[in-house]
Amino acid sequence: MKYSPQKIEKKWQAYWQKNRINQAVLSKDKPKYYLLEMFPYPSGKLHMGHVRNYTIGDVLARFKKMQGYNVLHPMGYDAFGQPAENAAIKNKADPAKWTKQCIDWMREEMQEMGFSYDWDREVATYLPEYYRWNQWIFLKMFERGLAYKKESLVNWCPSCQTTLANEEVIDGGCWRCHSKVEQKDLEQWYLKITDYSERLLEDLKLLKYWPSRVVTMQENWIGKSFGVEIYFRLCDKGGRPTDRIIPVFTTRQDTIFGATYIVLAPEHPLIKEIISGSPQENKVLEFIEKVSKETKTIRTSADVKKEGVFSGAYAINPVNNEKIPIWVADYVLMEYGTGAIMAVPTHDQRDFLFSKEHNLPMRIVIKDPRSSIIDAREMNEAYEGDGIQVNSAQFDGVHTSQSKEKIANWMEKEKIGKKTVNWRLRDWLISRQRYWGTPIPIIYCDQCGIVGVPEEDLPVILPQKVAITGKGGSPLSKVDKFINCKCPKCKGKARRETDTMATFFDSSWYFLRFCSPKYAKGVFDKEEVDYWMPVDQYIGGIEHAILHLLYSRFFTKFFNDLGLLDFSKKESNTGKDEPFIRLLTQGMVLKEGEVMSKSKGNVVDPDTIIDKYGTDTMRLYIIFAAPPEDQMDWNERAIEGSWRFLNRVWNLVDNYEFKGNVPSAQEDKELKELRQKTHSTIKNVTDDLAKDFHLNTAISSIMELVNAIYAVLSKNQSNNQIVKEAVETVVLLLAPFVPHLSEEMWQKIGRKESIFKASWPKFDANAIKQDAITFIIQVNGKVRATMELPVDIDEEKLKASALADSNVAKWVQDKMIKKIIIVPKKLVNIVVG
RNA sequence: GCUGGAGUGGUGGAAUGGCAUACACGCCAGUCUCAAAAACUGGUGAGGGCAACCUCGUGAGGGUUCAACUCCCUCCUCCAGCACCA
Repeated sequence: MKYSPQKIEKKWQAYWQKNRINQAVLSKDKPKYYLLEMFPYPSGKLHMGHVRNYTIGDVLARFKKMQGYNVLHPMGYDAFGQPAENAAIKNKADPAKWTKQCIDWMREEMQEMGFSYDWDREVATYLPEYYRWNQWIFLKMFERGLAYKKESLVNWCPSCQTTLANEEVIDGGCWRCHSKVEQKDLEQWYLKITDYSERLLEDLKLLKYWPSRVVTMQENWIGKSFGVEIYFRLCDKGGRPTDRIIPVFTTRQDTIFGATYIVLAPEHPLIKEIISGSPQENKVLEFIEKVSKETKTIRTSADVKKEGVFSGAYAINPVNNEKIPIWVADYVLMEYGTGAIMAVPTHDQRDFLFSKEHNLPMRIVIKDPRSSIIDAREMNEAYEGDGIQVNSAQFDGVHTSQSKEKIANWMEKEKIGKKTVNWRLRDWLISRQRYWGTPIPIIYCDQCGIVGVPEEDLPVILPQKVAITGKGGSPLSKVDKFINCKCPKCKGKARRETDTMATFFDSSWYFLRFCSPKYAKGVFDKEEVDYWMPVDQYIGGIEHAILHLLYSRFFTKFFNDLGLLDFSKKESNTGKDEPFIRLLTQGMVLKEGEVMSKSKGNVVDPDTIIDKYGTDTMRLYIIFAAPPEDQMDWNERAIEGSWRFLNRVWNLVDNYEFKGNVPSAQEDKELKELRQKTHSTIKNVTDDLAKDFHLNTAISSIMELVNAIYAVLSKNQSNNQIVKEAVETVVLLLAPFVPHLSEEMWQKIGRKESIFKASWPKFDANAIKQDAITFIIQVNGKVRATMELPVDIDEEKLKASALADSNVAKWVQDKMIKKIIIVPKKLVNIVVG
């Protein structure tokens, strides 16, 4: 009978559905395993990236299930967001209907691929039963001051007509539509993720099973730096010192004696005061006006010339009482540190360029050990390395390695500075002027101010049939019925917040909701979360290395603070509130070295592959073609190899009968080797799946075993226990990869139950043991012979055998044997001189 | 610039101190066929040799070692993330 995947696959998909084979139920007598793939945005069609992500996950989920774990493997949809809204603008469609339709299509596709999801646990973030808990979480944060409103300059995407988080600005463009991002002054909702900076950084140490690059990326993003806040005194209009302080942050307090001017960010609040009435006033105002019009892209691109103006005011360098000018320049950022810096042109390249441009004074205070330059005028660039302090009063002669600490301590003692820690991480901007998102549950009352919606009034339902034009701010701001409401406190007339939440909010806790997706009494059922969490294995794209994973960690820590979860008693050893034990970031799927995209017209549609080869072949190929973490190139021809292999396996089961009641002659060398191969394959495949995600080499090993079975069969030894064991092993080992075909073959060889009720094979250590080993014989490190010898041969005999080989003898000849190195069970190296 | 990762046959890739190129794609030859496809069998890093074998070979150069794709140093190239963070 021919292998016809389409028939087989439909049949088993129906069987799994009917027998609820993938249902996960809390059960304390089995070890749990929570395997999660990042849930998709419901665009309506799966692309190869999804297929790869979910296939990798499915292989591991099915493997763990066969190993006897109670596996939770859920799927859902990150269903709010702009594509639905854009579709609504374009086609005048209803985003809810559009989204539901897309979800239905995607669910069907995923079922066609045979993924082992527990469909009873499906969640979709656009449903009120999900987003009410977004609102609940927001209110908990609001109560604790972690959600707050603030007017500030925000990133504004003119095309999407909405604000963007810093994290959503990529190379100065909108992360979604790539339009140039502008700056706009708006009142916005923020989450105070910065309160968690220290914990988010510290707990990265617990994530031993995360790829190091993801940990590093998060470390850099959080960006902790140690330094000193130094207090410069402001001078009055006549140039005399006052008691007003300008604090500046530096990590290079060792260069303070070389600070020859101060630079303020153009947005610095002090500027207006110090320039008023001075001759420079207009020039400075003009400059600030000019900078404010510039987008962040222009302002922060490294190759642009640094621009600035003198403010007319002066300050006092507290270490030497020098009067130094105060400048305003675009290269200083208001968001970082204090928005003011001390400029040390000799030891900071940016300051160096700026001072050359504007002819500002400079002085060397750190001596470059490899250079003889002592005059700053001779420098071609700033020296940013370590060295000996010069021109630094009592610190002259001290090396940077000690002076940093000494100067910091001295400043604290003199009360002219304070050791400070600075973070790069900013608070998270979450409000969006969009329709298709969770309404922020806030009410504005003229009497009571900003009031949270009471818990019992949740959810605040997103109104339907709203005109979505894509222009002029939030669509909700035009829905009077939605806006007008009563103040929960004073019952007077009030207005609702019309902004919605960024969708990253929705995805920051969905993994917790999966534990009890239908729970109505709270955000999640504590008992279920206590059992299933943390996620044992999380799989998704590297593009989420920072945002999604950082936000999820933040939310989990917040839930811990609320007393809703605590993982510290778990064996996972990832602390009390880290959500993901292991992380696998799968690589992208490319076509001829390029990203698949509609615009390039090189998209491979999974459906056409299924039509041609069936889903098992597609799954096998996508796993076999490259290691999961690497990018893989989709090769239309190479998939034939996977198809051919599955046919070979199918024919094996189809053409031969493996009754297994014919005992084998143990002394038969071929059969003995086959048994050895069978068991070493079990070991290899199990290790590859359990330890390092070497899924591609797991397949290679199984292919080798199949080749070995064919080799034995070609010698006409079809019907005996050893061959039967080998074939059964192949079927079992293939089950996680090609579940449909494996089920079919499992029945074919006489089994009645689902193969996923069978247990994963265990290898017999005795069977792997070899009597004889092929020893490598080297002379001076070069292979000159190989010889089959008993494993337990003693060293003298081994040496003698090696030297007896004619080719070895030729190379040793009459030369002096210096020594003979023996690596047990592997090789002999004869060193001659 | 900083941080992280990678560089191996014609191609995807394997080997983490011990036979470099497992497994697969492609290609070549053969079997079957009127023919083709499919399937099956064999071959396939480069160079030399009738052969046994020999030399070279994992981005470049150096080093450690009996032995290096693997460890160390210098450099080159590519990819990714961050980037005026004081």
